[in-house]
Formats: sequence, structure tokens, C-alpha cells
Amino acid sequence: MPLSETKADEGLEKNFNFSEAEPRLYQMWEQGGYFAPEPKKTGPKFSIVIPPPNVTGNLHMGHALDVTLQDILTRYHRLKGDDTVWIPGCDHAGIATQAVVERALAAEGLEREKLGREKFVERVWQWKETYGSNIVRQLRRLGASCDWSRERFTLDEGLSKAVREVFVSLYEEGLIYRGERIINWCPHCRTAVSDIEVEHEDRADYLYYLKYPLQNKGEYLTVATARPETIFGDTALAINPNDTRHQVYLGQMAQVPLTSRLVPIIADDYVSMEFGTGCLKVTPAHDPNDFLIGRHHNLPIILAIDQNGLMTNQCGSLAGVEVSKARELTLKLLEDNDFFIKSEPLNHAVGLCYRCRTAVEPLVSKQWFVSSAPLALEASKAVREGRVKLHPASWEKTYFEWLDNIRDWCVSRQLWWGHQIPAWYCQRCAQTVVSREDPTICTSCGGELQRDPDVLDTWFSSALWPFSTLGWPNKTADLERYYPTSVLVTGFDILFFWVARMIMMGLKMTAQEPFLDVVLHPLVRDETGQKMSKSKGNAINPLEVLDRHGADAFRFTLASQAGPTRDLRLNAKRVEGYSKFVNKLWNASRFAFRHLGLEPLLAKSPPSSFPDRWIFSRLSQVIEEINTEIAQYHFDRYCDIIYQFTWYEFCDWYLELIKPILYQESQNEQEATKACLALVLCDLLTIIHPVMPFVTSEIYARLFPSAAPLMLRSFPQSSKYQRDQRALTEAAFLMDLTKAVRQARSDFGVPPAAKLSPIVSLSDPLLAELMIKQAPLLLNLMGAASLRVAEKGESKPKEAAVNILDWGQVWTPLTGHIDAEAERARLTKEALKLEKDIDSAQKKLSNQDYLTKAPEEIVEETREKLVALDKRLQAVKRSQELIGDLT
RNA sequence: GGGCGGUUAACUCAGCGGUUAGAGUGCCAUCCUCACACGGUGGAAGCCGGAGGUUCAAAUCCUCUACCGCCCACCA
Repeated sequence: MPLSETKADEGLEKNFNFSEAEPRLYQMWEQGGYFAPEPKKTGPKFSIVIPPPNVTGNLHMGHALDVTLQDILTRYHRLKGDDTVWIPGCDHAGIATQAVVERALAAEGLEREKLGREKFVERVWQWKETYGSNIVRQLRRLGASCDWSRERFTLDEGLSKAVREVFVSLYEEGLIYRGERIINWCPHCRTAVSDIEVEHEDRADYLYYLKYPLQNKGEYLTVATARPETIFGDTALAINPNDTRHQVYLGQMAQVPLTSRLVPIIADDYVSMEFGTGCLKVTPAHDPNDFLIGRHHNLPIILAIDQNGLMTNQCGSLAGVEVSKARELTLKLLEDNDFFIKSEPLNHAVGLCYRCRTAVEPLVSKQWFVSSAPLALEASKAVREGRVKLHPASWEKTYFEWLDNIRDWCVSRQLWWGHQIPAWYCQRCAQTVVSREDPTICTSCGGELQRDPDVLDTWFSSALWPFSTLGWPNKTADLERYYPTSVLVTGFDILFFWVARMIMMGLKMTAQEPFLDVVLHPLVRDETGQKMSKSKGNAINPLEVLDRHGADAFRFTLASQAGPTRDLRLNAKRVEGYSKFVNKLWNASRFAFRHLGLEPLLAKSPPSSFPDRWIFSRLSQVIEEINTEIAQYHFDRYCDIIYQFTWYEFCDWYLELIKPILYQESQNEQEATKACLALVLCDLLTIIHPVMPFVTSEIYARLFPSAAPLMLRSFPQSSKYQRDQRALTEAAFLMDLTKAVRQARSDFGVPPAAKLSPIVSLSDPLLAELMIKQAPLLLNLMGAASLRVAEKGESKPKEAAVNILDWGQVWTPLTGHIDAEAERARLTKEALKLEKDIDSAQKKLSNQDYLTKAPEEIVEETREKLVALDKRLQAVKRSQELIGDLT
């Protein structure tokens, strides 16, 4: 019965209008409180904390991927009926945020020093209130189903309390200490940074050979250095103890060029005899190695460069000069005074600040450190013992490598934006007070106290995120229920910065692993594999992608490429491709809607018709596969499964198979199939929902306007659908048969309008019966007028194409269309392929080793295959002989 | 210097010990058939980087090698 135009208009529009639907649906979800957990629920729990984006941030591809994967997990577990919570929030991002606000101040002609600490911090908070919600709004556009009522910020009162508690208790245990060490100083950010915040880059530089005159002799030692400007900090020269060339000088004194200072010549294993002249200048204040040598030999430390990146008053006429200019000037002085011998090119690594890429200056300074080795040992053990699992596990080696060689973590930063270190120094007795409560006077002498001005590394508070967000150190209900969290999803680039430190801190402070699984996803790159960056101009803006293709297509694209690899090369074309998948699903639903109408009944009893039995069987298998893949965080395979199933089975076959029923069968059969279609569609939408929440929700809401939203449905269990092996076999047969006729039509260029009348020669009476029963449907799929089983002894009509299949032959009479040459070519090609396969099977079966060593079922399979192939080849050969009759 | 990835169809990737190696995009032919031309149908396209080895069987495991990329590292 043809549908009237008006009826069609009452259904779904031709395309999904995502830009209208997305904000509407999201608002409905959020206002409905559907993202909130249900703590009273019994059964499994699922909790996850977001890797907090910087408040200064704007959504980039890394966030988009991160959020998509977490949302897939969150929505999946929610549908599964788990008590699910996903906690969102932002990081205060000390250096980055301070820099942004300082730039804004500069535009007003202000400086933070002039403003003063209190006023400045106030300004940063203002900035945060105004712009800090950008990123959070953008996460919503992706469909992130976070519980916004639990949103946290690393500088919140509660989280600050956690930071303070951790700092004080680690201090009390001796795991946090203050000391004078060599650290990495960023002259641009004007703060210390930790070792992992320094990136190394090879640079073309020079090695300079300089004269160091020996005391009271006309002789000199030649020293090779890459940093001549640091000579003002030299406090020794060192040689290898086994170096016979220089041994005589041991214990003597040498003069530091351009100064009157005399320094000892010492022996140390560290010095290489091969490099340079084998004679090393030791500058403990400005080189990590020299610092260690200095310690072993009790050398004094002389600062040549200060914290503003200026040369100190130890540097004679260079005092006050910027480091970047000091080298050239020093070299000039050395040449003028005959200390310079020569220079040669040198390639070596230069340390750069990871935030601003300025060359960092190693210098000795008083800072706070976390003694990391004891914490690292436990963190390493947790993964070794499988209490925390990394996915993919190949990252474990890298993780162990870092933890096993960990150095103390410099956590103080010379900034104002962040958690101020809870340490006070007595102005009278030099006592240090570290305390949970702000002290008023010195605990030992009652003297006046001054607070340490520094703040903590941003990563210090990030390390506490999984438990600080849940209320720790208070014993909150959330902490009790949702900690440890289920899984952490993040990019592998912050494995050390964040993941390892969370495990260290979590184990130390809560005596539990902060999460059980860690999913390390790839980094999003452009189509050529380059890192995306604004400066390179190759960055794709996720917001533009969202505008153009919608969240569902974008999410699907990201997830479909989120395998256990390192690179995710994002190709804009691919998003476009998957937006067609969204359209396909929409239109399949549109078709269903026309037949089902509003609020259709869902099938309650097992189906009787073949298409329904078949799709039930497949759906059961698909659900099981999805569960397996998601349990292993194989997002790419999950996407692949639903794509293939939806498009090539549900749409291409199931919807086509039921058309004859919907149009032609009796009322009863129609109703039964409609109920099955409704049920299958609902569950299809449900299993796709985690990755494409918007379009699935919208379809569902249109179909069931008075029902609860799709995201509150239950994820179907695979046992919900009966598996019917016969239906699967029959489907394979019908598909084969249909494809054979279609192929014949295509090969001979028979126009679609011309109806065919294929004849099928087969021996299995069950299949023959099925074929006759399904004839109406098959005619439709093949574009045929009639279809029949060949009589006993009947042979192929003269002008007919033949397809030889395992279960028989399909003859498609093509009077007027048949072309002997084309048919001969077809058969020759077919025969060649069969012969090749037969040959390979025969070879296997004539191999004694194969017969005895391969598993029996494999051998048996090969035997069966050979028989079937042989049968087909004979049939092809007979057909080849018959071709003569055609002409 | 150490470690870790990658190398499979024109492009982006999946497969990681057992049928004839798959997908998306692109390409060719054809069809606007009553969900969808953001579609249907059919098709072309790969000595699975190279060389050895293990195995009855290798894209898949091992060794070596080439190229690309990443991370770590205190020879100035």
C-alpha cells in the first residue's frame, strides 16, 4: 500500500538536523539530571575522573578524543545499569594562566609586581570566572555526560585542603624537604621547573678551547667548554684519575681566566678522556654534573648567573649582562686577553622550557623537593603486580624505566597563581614551620614568621585529582563509594607528568590504587603525521568540525581510529564519510518510522519469520562482540562492528528482507515483524548510543515521544535474542543466491527494468523449500519476475549465465543479452581461481607432515574444501563446454 | 648512548600463527526502484619495507637490516 505524502511528512525529516538537535538534547539531559550517579543502586559502580583541561584552554583535538572515549565508557556503563559517575573539572595551570593574565595586564600597562600579590591573584580569579568556562562549554558540545554538579577546580577550597594535607604529611614523614640543589630555571617564566618539564633539542653549537694558566708556572691547561660565560662560576678543573697525560697536575692550582681566582685540579671518574682535551672545568652552580662533582669534592658554589638571567657581580665587567649576550662578550674578553685558543662545531642537546621553549638555565637555588624514590617503588610495584593495568601494556616498560630511575621532584615555583607552600620561616631563630593550620608565631621561639612566597607545581595538585575531587581528606560518601576510580583515560604524553604521579600519590595517601585501568590513547596528528599546532597552522579546530559535521560524526571518527597505536592521523574527509553513516542510520529509522508509527509495540515472543529470526541471531552475536571489545578498550573495533552491522546487515538485508512482509503479508505477520523491527531498532540505537548519543537519542525520542530518554534504557544482553543457527545458514544461502543473479545482470549489462527469471539447480531439499517460501522477497532483491528450482535432469538453458556455488548452480536465462565472449571470460576467470585454490589444498593434503601435525579439524576442513572446490570446477568446465551452443 | 613505535590497496588504517589478507575514503561502470544519490548494485586495485630463520602452516613468531617517527639520557 503506497504511503500518502502527508503520512510521510509526519515522520522524520529527510536528514538529521544536528545543529538544532544537539543543544536541545544536551540541555534536556543535563536538566533532567541524567548524568548524576545513583549511589543507592546496588550492583557494579563505574567512576571516572576527567583529565582536567587548563582553565585557560580551548578545546583541541586531544581533548576531543579524550572526552569522546570517556563518554563512550561512561554512557556504556550507565546503559549497562552501573552506578556511573564522571567527574569533570579544570586545572588552574599555574604558569600558563599566570602568563595569560600577565599579558592582559601588560596591555593595560600594568605589571604584577606593581599590582602586588593579593591584587594580582584577585585579577586571576576574575579572569577565571569570566573565561574559565569556555572549555567547559566546549566539552558539553561534544556530548560529554559528566556530572556537572560535581565539577571541581584544582584551586577549590576542598582540593586546596587536600594539597595542604599531602604536603604537610609528606613533610612530616621526611618525604618533602627544602634544599639547595641545582634546578632548571626558566628565565622567561622566571621560575624553577622540574626535570620532566625540560625538553631537549639538538642544536648546532661550538666547543671552545680555553687556556687555564697554572699557578707559578708559564704553563697552562687547555679546557674545552660549550659555555665559556660560566667560567666565572668555575671552582675546579677535573681530569680522569687514569689520565696519564694530566696526572702530574693533580693537586696543583690553576687560574680561572678573566679572574684572579685559583682553583684546584682534581680527579674524578666522571671526566671522559676522549672528549675535548680530557680536562673539564667544574662549575657546580650551573651544570648538573658539575654540581655532583662539586659535592663529592666539597667545592664551593659560585653563582655566575642569577634568577633574572643576568650575570652576577662575580663576573667582573659582565655583571648585569643578560645571559644570552654574555657568551659573545666573554669570548671577546678571552680573545683580547689571550685565553682563547680555538673553537670547533659541536652538536649537543639544549634544555628548553616545555611551556615557553626558552633555553633553561641550570642553577643552584633553594627549592622544595619531593623525595620520589620511595613513592616510585610502590607505584612501580602496583603495575608490576597487575593492580593497575596499562592499555596498551606496551607502555609498561617505559613506565618502569622512568620510575626506576626517578629523581627528586622540584615542586616549588616562583609564581603567585597556585597553592602557596604552607611553610613559614622564623625571622628570629630561622626555624621552619610547616603546618596544616596557618601559624601565627614561631613554635620554638615565638618569633615573627614569614610565609614562603612560592607556590606548588601545578602537577602536584593534579597528582591528587582522583581522590581530591571525591572529597579527600574528608571521609565523604563519594570517596567511600567511587574510589578507587574504574579507569583513567588520557594521552600517553602525560604518562610521567600525571599518570605515574597519581599512582605514587594515590598509593601513598590513600593506600589504594587511584584507578584500576589506564587507557593511553594516541595523539591526534594531521594527515601527514605532524603534531598539530597553531604555529604550524596545521591544527584542525574541533569546534569547526562540530559546526560542520555534528558531534556524532566527529566522535565516531575519533573513536573509530582510537586503536592501541600512538598516532591518530585525523583526516577531515573521514569525518565527512562518517557523517554519511549518521545519515544512513537516520534514514533507516525514517523507513522504520513510516511503518511503525508512534510508540510501536516491542516484540515479546520469539520471532517466527525468517528475517526476524536471522536479525535476532546476528544482534545477539553483535552485542556479545561489543561487550568484549569495550571491556578491552578497543574503541576502533567497537565502531567497526556497529558500522558493519548497521549498514551491511540491518539496512542492506534486514530492511530489504522485511519489505515484502510489510507490504504484502497478512495483518498478523505484519504486526509480528513490526514488533521485531521496533525491538531491533531500539536496541540498535542503544548499542550505538555510547559513540553517537545525539542522533540515536533523537530518533528514539521521535519514535517514543512519551518514553524516558534513550540514555536511560538498558544495554541489551546478548541472551535477550535467540540465536538460530539455521537462520544464519539460510541467510548465507539467500545472500549467495541474490548476489549471483545480481552479478549476472551486471556482467551482461541487463538494464534494471528488465525482469529476470533465474532457475536454481540444487540438491538440498530444505534449501529448495526455503527458496520457494522466500520467493517474493528474493524476486524483489534480484529484480526478478519468477524464480524456480530446476527439474530433475533439467540442464542449463542455452542462453543463460551460470553461477556455480558450493550448494548448486544458478542459471540466469538472458535471451538477447548473453554474450558468448563475456561468458567465456567469466568462466575462465572463475576456473583459474578455483584451480589455484584446489592446487593449494592438494599440496597441503599431500604433505605427510601437515596430515600428522596440523590439528584434525583444520585438516578435515581442507578436505571438505577440496571436495567442494572440485565439484565447482567440474561444473564450471561443463559450462565452458556448453558455451559453444550459445553462438 | 639507551628504549619504544611504525612500515599492509591511491590515501587513512584494521588484521598479529591456520579458508581465497579486510574496512572507510577515493577510483571505474551502472541505476534518481516507493528510508537514504549523504543512496543502490557490480567491479578494479596489495610479491603485507628488505634478507634470513622457526613451523606441517608466517602479514602474523624470532634474528638481522633499511627507512620514518617518538621518548629517555649528566661526555662538558
